[in-house]
Amino acid sequence: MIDTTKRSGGGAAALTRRGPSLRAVPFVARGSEAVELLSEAHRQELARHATVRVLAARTIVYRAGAPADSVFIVGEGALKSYRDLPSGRRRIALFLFARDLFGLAEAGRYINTVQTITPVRAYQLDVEALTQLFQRDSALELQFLCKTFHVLREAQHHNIIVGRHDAVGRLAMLLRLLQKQNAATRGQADVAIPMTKSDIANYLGLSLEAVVRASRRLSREGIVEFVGRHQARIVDRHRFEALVTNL
Amino acid sequence: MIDTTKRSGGGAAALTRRGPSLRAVPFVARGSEAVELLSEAHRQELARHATVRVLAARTIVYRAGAPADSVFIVGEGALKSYRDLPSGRRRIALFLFARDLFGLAEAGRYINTVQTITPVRAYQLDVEALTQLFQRDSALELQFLCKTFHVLREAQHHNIIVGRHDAVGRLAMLLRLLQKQNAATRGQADVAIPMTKSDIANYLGLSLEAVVRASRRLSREGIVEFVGRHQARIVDRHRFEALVTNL
DNA sequence: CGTAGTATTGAAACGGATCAATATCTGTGG
DNA sequence: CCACAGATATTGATCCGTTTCAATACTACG
Repeated sequence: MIDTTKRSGGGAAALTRRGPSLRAVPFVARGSEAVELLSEAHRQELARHATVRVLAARTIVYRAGAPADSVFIVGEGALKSYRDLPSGRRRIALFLFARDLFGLAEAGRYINTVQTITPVRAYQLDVEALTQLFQRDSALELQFLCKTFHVLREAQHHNIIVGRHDAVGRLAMLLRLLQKQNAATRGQADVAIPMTKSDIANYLGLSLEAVVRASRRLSREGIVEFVGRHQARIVDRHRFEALVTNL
Repeated sequence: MIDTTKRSGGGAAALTRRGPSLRAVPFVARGSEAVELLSEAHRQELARHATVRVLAARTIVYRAGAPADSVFIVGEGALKSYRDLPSGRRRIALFLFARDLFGLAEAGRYINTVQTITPVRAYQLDVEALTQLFQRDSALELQFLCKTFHVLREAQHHNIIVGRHDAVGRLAMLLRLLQKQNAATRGQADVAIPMTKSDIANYLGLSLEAVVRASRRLSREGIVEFVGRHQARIVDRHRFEALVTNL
C-alpha cells in the first residue's frame, strides 16, 4: 500500500500551489450557478493545516467504526464509501470525486469504510484544528455547511435512483452522474467509468448480472456504446435522457 | 387551513418558554450518547428570532421549487418531505419529527415539498437572519452543521432500507425507526404510526399492496400486532430484531 | 504465466408490480 | 347524529423483471 504523506506547507508540487477546494451549490441564490465556494484565502488557510496524502488504487483510507479524527477533501481521483452488511452484501453509499468532502463522523466514529478506486490525492484535515478554525472563521464554516447540504442532496438523489424499479433506468442515471462528473474534462457524450461493474451493482442495489444485462441492453439498443470496461459513449442522447427522466 | 402564526418573543405559551431545540449526535465523541445539542442560551437566542407556526394536519408548509427564505425546526408533530416524480409517482425522502430540522435549500429553492401529517408546531427561522447569527456565534453554527450530518446519516439509512429486496424487512426497519422515535414517550414495544400506509409505501419504495401484505404477514406470524391503523405493538421482539438486522 | 478477482451468459424460481373489484375509514355538511 | 363522498385500505389473480444458481470466459496484476 503506497501512501506518500507530506505536510502541504512545503511548497513541493503544483498540487500544493492550488490547495484544497470544495464544490457545492450556495445556500442562498446568487446570480450564477454552482461555483467555487472556497475563496483563495480560505484555500490557503486550509492548505496550511492540511496534510497531502497520495494513495494507490484500492487503498482503504479508513474503516467504518474507526475513531474519526480527520476529514478529507479529494484533490484528484475516485473513491467509494460503503458499508458491509451482516449478510455479506455491500452497499456503496457514495462515490467520491475531485473536490468532494468525506470523513463525516457520528459520535467520533466513521460510519462508512472509504476506499480508493483509482490512485488518489487527498487533503487530510484534523477535526480538532478544523473546529478551532471555524471559531475564528465563520464564513469558512458556512462553506462546510453548504458542502454538507450538497452531500445530503446527493444521498437523496441516490435514494431516487435506487427507488426505480427498472435496472436500465438506474444504470442510465448512474451514467448521467458520471457524465456530469467530468463534463468539463471530456466531451458531452464521453463517460469515464472508474469503478467496476460490481461496484456499480452495489451502488444501484442490483445484482452484478442485472448490471451486465442492463449494459448489454443499452448497447444493443444503440443508446450507449461501451469501449472497454471503463469507458462509455452516449450515442443516442435523446433516448438516453428519456430513460433518465422516465422516473 | 389553520395556520396560527405568532412572534415567539411575546411570552405567550409554555412552548415559548422552552423554545426550539435540535437533536443530533455530536461531531466528536463525548462521554454520553445522543444529547440535547442546543444550550439554553442558544435556544433562547433562536427563540428570539423564530416565528412559531401552528399548522393543521395535511397542510403544505412549502412546495418544491419555491424560493427558500426560511429553515424550520419541528416543535411537535410529524411531517413528510417528498418529491412528485414525472411519472406521477411520489417518493417520500424523509419523515420529520420533534426537534428535526428542515428547509435545507439548493440555490435558494426548496428541493422537496414538505407537508404536515399530524397537527404541527414549528419554529420558522429567516435564513438571512440565521446566517448573520452564525457570524456572531460559531458554536451555534457548529450545532447546525452537526444536525445536518444527522440528517445525512438518516438519508443513508434510508438508502439501506430501500436497498433491501424483501418487503417485510423494509417495513420492519421503518417500524424500528418509529419505535425509536418515541421510545421516551411510549413503551419499548409500542409504536405510533402517524402516517398512512400509502405514505409508508412511498417511503419504502413499495406499492401500497406490498405494504399491506407485509403488515399482514408480520401480524399473521405473531411478530407485530396492529391496533387500528396508527398503532402497532411489537410482540416477538427477538424475531422482530432478527428481521431488522437481516440485511 | 498463473491466479484471483471480474465479467458474461443461460435457465429456473421467486417476489413484487399491476390490474381489478370490494371494503373500510374519515371528515364534512345536512 | 347520520349520511355521503373521497380517500384509504384490503384481497385475489396474473404478469414481468430481477435474483439466484451454475458454468464458463476474461483480464489485470504480481
